[in-house]
Amino acid sequence: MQPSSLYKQHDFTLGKGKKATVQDPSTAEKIKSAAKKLFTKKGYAAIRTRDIAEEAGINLALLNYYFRSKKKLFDLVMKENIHLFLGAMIENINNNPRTFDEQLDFIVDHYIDLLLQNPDLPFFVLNLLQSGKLPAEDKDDPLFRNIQQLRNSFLKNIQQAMEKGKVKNIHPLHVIANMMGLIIFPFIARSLLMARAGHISRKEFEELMIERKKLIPEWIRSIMRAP
Amino acid sequence: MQPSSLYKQHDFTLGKGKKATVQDPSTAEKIKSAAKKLFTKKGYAAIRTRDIAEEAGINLALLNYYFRSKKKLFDLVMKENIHLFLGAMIENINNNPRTFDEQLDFIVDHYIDLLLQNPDLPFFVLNLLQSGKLPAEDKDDPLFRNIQQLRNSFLKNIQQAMEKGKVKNIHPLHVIANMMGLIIFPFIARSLLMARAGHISRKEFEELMIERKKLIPEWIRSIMRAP
DNA sequence: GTCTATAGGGTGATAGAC
DNA sequence: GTCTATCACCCTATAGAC
Repeated sequence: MQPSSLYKQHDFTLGKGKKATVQDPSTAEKIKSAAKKLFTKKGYAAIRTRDIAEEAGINLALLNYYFRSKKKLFDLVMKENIHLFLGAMIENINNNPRTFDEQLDFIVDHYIDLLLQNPDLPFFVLNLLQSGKLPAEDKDDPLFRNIQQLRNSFLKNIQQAMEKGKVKNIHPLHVIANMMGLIIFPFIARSLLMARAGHISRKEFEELMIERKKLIPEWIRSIMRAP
Repeated sequence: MQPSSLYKQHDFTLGKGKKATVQDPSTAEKIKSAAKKLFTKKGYAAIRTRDIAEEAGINLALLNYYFRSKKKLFDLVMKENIHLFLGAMIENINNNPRTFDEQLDFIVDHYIDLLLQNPDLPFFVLNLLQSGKLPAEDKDDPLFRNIQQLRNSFLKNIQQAMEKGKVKNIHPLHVIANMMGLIIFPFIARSLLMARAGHISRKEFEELMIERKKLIPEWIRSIMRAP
C-alpha cells in the first residue's frame, strides 16, 4: 500500500470507515535530507536512488514507499531549494527597506549568510538553469510575487538614482549581474579559489566571505558612483 | 577491429606488411563535436551515448568504434575544454604584459571573447569542479606551467601595488574572485539575467558583454583604489 | 567503415514476506 | 513500516554481416 500523499501523512482507512492521520517524520525525513544533500551537490542525473538510500541508511524500497519515484523526490528537493534560495529576499520585502542602499546591504548580508550555510545551493540552481529545468515562476506562489515585487523596486531605485545623476548611467543588467556575481561566484568556484589563489583553509575562506558582507556593498557603490 | 589510437589515425596492415596511415576526420570529427556540444552543455551523467550518436547523425556503434567508450570520449572533450579555458591566458604569457593593469585588460578582453564564442564553457568547468573530477594540474603540460607562472606574477603584482600604497590592502582572493566573477558569472546565469533583469535579447546580451570588456577593468581598479 | 542485433550489466520501481 | 528478491527497462559496449 502506497501513502496517498508524498510526505508521509497517510490517510489509513481503518475498520468501520474511520480515518487517522499518522505523522512519522523520522524515516521520511532521513531520506529527504539525504536526497537534498546529494541532489544539491551533484544534480539529478549523477545520483542513483541507491546512493540516496545508502546515505540515508535505509532500504532502497523505502524510498519508493515514501516518495513514489526518484523524480518526485527530486521535485520536492528542488522546490525546497528554490524557496531557500529566494527566501533570503522575502525577509527583505517584509522588512520593507526603501532605499537602494538599504536593499543592497540587506541582500548581500542575508545571501552570504545563506551561502555560508548552504554552499552548494548556487550550483544546484545554476544546474537547473543550464538544463532548462528551472520551473517557470508560479503566479500562485506568494514567494514569487514577492520576488517580482523586490526586483521591480530594485530596478526602479537604480533607474531613479541614474535620472537624478547620483550614479553613472549604467544598464541595470550590469548592476544585477555584478551584485549576484560578487556574492555567488566565490561559492561556486571555492575549491578552485582555495587551492589556487594561495592555499586557503575552510575557516579562512569563511572569514573572507564574512569580510565580503561589508566589502561588496562598498564595491557596488564605488562601481556605480559617477566619476 | 578497433582503431589503435583514439583519434582515427589507424595503422592498417596491408598485404606484404606495408603500412599506411589513413586520415579520415569527417566521421570522428562529427562525433567529437557532437559530444563536445552535449557534454559541455549538460555534463557527463545527463548525456547518453545515443544522444551523441543522434546529434552527430551517425550510428551508435560508430561511437565505440572510434572512441572505445563514453568515458574516453568525455575525457577527450574535457581535455580540449580545459585547454580552451586556460588557453586564453597562454597568449597573455606569450604577449608578455608586465604590469597588473596590462594583465587585467588582456585577461578580461580575451576571456569575454572566449565566452561569447563558448558560453557553456564555464558551466562545464564548474560542473567538473563540483563533482571533484577536475584533473590535477599536470606538471608535464606546458599549459599548466604557463598558468602557474601567470598566477604568480599576477599575485606578485597585487602584492607590490599594496606595499607601495597604490591600492587598498585587500586579500588577493578577493581580487581574483571579483575578476573571475565579473567576467564569468553573467554567462552562467545568462538565461536568468536575460529573462528577469528586463527582457533582453541574445543580441543585446552580447552587446552588454562587449561593453563589459571596457567596464570590468575600470570596476576592478575602482574597487582596489585607496579611498 | 558502417550497419543490425544483441549481450551484459546497471537502475528505477514493485511484489510479497515479515 | 521495513526488508529481500526480483522484474522490466534502459544504457553502454560489442559481435558479426555487409
